[in-house]
Amino acid sequence: MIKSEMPDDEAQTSWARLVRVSQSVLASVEVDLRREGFPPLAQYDALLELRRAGDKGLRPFELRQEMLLAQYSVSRLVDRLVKAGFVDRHDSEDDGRGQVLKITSSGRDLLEAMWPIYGKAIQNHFAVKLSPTDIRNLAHLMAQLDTRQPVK
Amino acid sequence: MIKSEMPDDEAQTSWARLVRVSQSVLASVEVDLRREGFPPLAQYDALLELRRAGDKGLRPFELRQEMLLAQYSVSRLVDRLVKAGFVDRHDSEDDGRGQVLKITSSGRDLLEAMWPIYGKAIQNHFAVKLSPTDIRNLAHLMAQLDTRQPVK
DNA sequence: TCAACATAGATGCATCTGCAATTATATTGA
DNA sequence: TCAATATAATTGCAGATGCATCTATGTTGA
Repeated sequence: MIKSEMPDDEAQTSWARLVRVSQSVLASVEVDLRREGFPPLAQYDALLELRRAGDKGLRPFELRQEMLLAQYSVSRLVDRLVKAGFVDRHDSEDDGRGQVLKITSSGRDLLEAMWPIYGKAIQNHFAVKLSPTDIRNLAHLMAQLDTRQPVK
Repeated sequence: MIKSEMPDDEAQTSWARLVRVSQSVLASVEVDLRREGFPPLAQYDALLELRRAGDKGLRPFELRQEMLLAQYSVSRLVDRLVKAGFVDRHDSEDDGRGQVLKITSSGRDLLEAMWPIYGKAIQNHFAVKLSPTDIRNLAHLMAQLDTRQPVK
């Protein structure tokens, strides 16, 4: 309960930069995607997870855990994906409360269409500014920060 | 124009983690602040910059450059701060198009009231998960990513 | 077995955000 | 000097987000 609980200057600087820079870089990537008429990154990410999950699909709460999003965010994200035809949603047979989500072929098409633009954006706004070692270190640092306890 | 422009697997992983984890950690911190009835982090950040700027204040576009935000985001952020009485806004004498922003004493009070909660949140969701070396490395990596070319 | 509690998911409402367009002043160059 | 262009900042509108709450099903233990 003493000041040992407070972050020191180094931690404050590091934190402030993480917040600003990651948000700024992310915004740049989103702009590149939008300029080409593509949906936001979150949709791409969700579709990626669903493609990865294969035939058995994913439950919305599993998607939520993977994406570290709030429950209502996933609910609405999935709504949009279903409405756009990129995802199939049907009731779970094991769990009466739940659903199962699967990517459609149209969803797969979107992933393929977006990747050239998205990959280029990652390259331009992110990868090109870091050495291979930096990139690996950053991945490691993020893994340490990830305690997999999504908000709410 | 060949595939050298595309990020490799390491870069993709690193990027994906950066996006998800930084957003997730940030959300956790925001939740802590809201739970105590405080305004969002962006307001705190803006006030910090204005306090740092001292008596001469800051122009909105300078604030924008510091915070790496879009222009309209700053415009509205400042609106809220002014309306809440945390910031004074008056026309610039040098530049007829512009304004000068200064933190009020009420704004300073907010910073002081928020810091115990905010600092603790940074500590709990961020600093505690990283070693001092990690923290320094992360700060350095973020500085490399920061080319200070705000979106739009 | 059934009341208490936990989990899955959706949604109304207020707020916030992004985009594009707008107003207004400043700067530049033929 | 003044038309063309650039910069500072705001705003209408549509869509996205956060919070709290709600419905429905599942699980647990006396």
